[in-house]
Amino acid sequence: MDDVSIHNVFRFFTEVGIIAQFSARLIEKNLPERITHLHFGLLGHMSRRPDGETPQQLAYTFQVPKTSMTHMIRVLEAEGYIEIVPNPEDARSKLAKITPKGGELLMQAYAKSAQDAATMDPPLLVAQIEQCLEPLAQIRAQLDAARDKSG
Amino acid sequence: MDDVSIHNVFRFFTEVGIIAQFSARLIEKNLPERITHLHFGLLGHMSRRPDGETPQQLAYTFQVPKTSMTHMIRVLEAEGYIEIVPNPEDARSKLAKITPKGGELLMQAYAKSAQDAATMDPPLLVAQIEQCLEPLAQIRAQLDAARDKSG
DNA sequence: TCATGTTAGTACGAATTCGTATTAAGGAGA
DNA sequence: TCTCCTTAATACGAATTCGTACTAACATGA
Repeated sequence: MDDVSIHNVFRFFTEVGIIAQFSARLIEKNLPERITHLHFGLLGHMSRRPDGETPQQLAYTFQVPKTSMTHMIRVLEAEGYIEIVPNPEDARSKLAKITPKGGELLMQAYAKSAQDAATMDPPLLVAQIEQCLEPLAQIRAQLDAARDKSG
Repeated sequence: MDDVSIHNVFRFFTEVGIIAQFSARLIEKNLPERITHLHFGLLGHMSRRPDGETPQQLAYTFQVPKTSMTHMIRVLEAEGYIEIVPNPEDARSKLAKITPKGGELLMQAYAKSAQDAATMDPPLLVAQIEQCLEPLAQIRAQLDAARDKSG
């Protein structure tokens, strides 16, 4: 890969890092104390899996260490946004499921953040965002594949 | 903003968040213990400002709390990657400047990460990355402007 | 079956993040 | 100059992250 491409890749990562930081703030502004954008992501993920998922699966999906996931799950459970039940298929394991209160939080935070995004000044550049969506999804998929191959 | 657009904005943030996490890992794999991608960003920033910058300025630029910046700067200084000198224009303040050792680290980490990026399997989608670069820069600039306006 | 290796989750501790309160210095007005 | 307000940085402590080591449960195979 030539120097110009490499430079562009780093610029890309820089822009993406800044935007990610901003979006984390946008959502966390509408979440309670102690609940972060990662918790929000967890709740969204669980809302699509009513049977629950194991901490292990969640740690892999969100690419955080197992011990970090243990802690995040505890916070969510302590606040009543999820419940943790034994895994009927493996006595070592557990299943984390979203509760109605967790679903409530998810909806509320989503709605408020959507409102914030929609009323931003200057307004969000939706055309550019939609223009990036497919390429970004491809890039992400490629990174996932590279990670799975090399660890 | 209609529901489809809002949904796309959230999808965009999700993709961006995952890619940012990945790029942080890519760079941190080539940094010493205790040095994170944020430190790397700090060094890169300082390398373009040989006169140094105050912790305050750095905290604003990188959008982290002042106290977090104090800590990051201490780590970099303890490892010899930056030096902290009094600010001749304000006795309350300080200037953080990159050292030759810091410049060395910056170059090495950049080179190794560039190598990793170039040899990824499957290969990085450079075309898509370059296609996103300008829209992302615009989106980021818009977010910066929105932040400056509302706090 | 039982010995052995593997896996899920956690206890623990060091390091980091960051909110609150404090200290020291700058600046503006009487 | 002398208050009084603001600002730069940090001390401190609570919460979070995550690496290492551990326990309990599964799985394999002789």
